Amino acid sequence: MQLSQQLFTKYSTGCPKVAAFCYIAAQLHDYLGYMTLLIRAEKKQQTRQALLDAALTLMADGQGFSAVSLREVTRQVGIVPAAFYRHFPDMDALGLALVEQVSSTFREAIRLVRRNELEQYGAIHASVRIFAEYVVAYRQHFLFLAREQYGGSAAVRQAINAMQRDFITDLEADLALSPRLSHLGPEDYEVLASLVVKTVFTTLPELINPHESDQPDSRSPAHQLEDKLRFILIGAKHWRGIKARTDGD
Amino acid sequence: MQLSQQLFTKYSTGCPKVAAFCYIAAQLHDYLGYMTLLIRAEKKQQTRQALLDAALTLMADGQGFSAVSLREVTRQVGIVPAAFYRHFPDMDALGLALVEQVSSTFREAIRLVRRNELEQYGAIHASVRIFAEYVVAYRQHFLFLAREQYGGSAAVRQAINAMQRDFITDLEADLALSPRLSHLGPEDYEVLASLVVKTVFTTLPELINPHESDQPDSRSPAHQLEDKLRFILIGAKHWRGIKARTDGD
DNA sequence: TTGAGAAGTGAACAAGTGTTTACCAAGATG
DNA sequence: CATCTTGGTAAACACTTGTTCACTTCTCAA
Repeated sequence: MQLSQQLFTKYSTGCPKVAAFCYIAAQLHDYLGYMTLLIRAEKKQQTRQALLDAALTLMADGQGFSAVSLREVTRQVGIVPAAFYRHFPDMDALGLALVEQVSSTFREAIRLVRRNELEQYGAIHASVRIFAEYVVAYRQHFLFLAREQYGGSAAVRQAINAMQRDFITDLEADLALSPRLSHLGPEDYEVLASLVVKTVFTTLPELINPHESDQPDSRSPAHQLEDKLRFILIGAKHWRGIKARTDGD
Repeated sequence: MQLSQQLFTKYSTGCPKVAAFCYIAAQLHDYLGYMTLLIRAEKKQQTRQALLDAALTLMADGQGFSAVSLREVTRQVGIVPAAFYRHFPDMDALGLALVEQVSSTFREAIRLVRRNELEQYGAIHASVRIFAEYVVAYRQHFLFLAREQYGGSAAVRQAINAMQRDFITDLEADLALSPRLSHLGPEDYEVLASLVVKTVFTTLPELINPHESDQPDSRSPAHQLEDKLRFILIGAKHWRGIKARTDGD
């Protein structure tokens, strides 16, 4: 809570009584969190964020995002239902804001992984480990992605699909730079990138709840994801071009 | 409607007036569908099926299964809400029945595809084409699978996951019989089967709505699925065993 | 033929929902 | 200082939801 410190030093210069009061107020601010002594814009954005977080939490232990009601969200935040409309016109709008936010944490995860040269087979292990750790750290965000990519509100679904396509395009460009895959054609890159991204997306639920879909004798979800990516990349390495093959059919 | 014929021949022997009436009644039965002249068990099962179909339809152009209300379903079928409880104790129970039904049409699709020797690379094209046609023919069923595999009711989700695991186990056994893949270990089969099944599952929405997530310049969803499976199987063919590789990390 | 049982009815119940309206207190601005 | 702006309040609105209960029919079997 550096804001309280800032307010404290700002207003406490001069009269010692004011200083004392400001100190107490700052403590109170620290205690109450966000309710007191905030400039309006800050406070508004904080309520907005609280709404987003509440929706995420309610969705996590519920029936999915479209089953979360406007009133539930406001109740969790501690404001009256009508106040919701000061921030979003709709629950769909909140959902879209959520997609935007979640997609940025996903991007951060990718940025972390990119340091480990995806092209090299040996790096898959480290990359998957990093990614899996990030997923459990932000499990609500990735749970939202996994659940709402198909089911639920059409607007949210399309937004997630668009985000997914962005990732595929990025990865496509990335794969095209790899010398190991220089024998592939442009369409091959697209299909390969799509396969990798969708494989990662389908593994999200298992990475989040390792226990839910457990066969006790099988490898951990992260290990399985590693192997899957290896299968795919080995296939890409030995890919001889689809033209010759489809002509043969 | 062979039932009407059956009833006609059963009751119309003797008096010609009765025969004439029975004929009209049989015609009426054919016209009204299921409302008239049905023995109880048959009629009950028909209402039950109507409830299942209604739920499927409402979910298809809506927010997913968990957003379909009990009252909506009964309204669509044309019965009163209370009558729902004569067939299912719950909407969740209806969902589970739906999973069972849908999973059997999925099994039928697999049965059709199995005739085309999945092991051989050349057969992928034909197999995918058959599967894709089956998917559009039963689009509501596969839409249900695609949407509810993650989001929505926990019971339905777990049922679909269990079904998916059955498919994976089956395919695992199938792959183990292929001479082309005899160099793989038992864990490899599991991972490979999981990768194939999940790849097919993720492609379902695109196979159903080929327009929705369209990049105009890219290949058709069915073609993409073909190529993805080729990537995977080529990777499996050149797989040298994970032990050596993971030890190297 | 009569009586049990079950599918479907109709009305009522308490909750919960999204949205609107007038209002208030307090930060921002002149 | 006064004034506008704005995040939040309180109450009401018209609905929809799941569930219950006593009821009517009508089948099926004894």
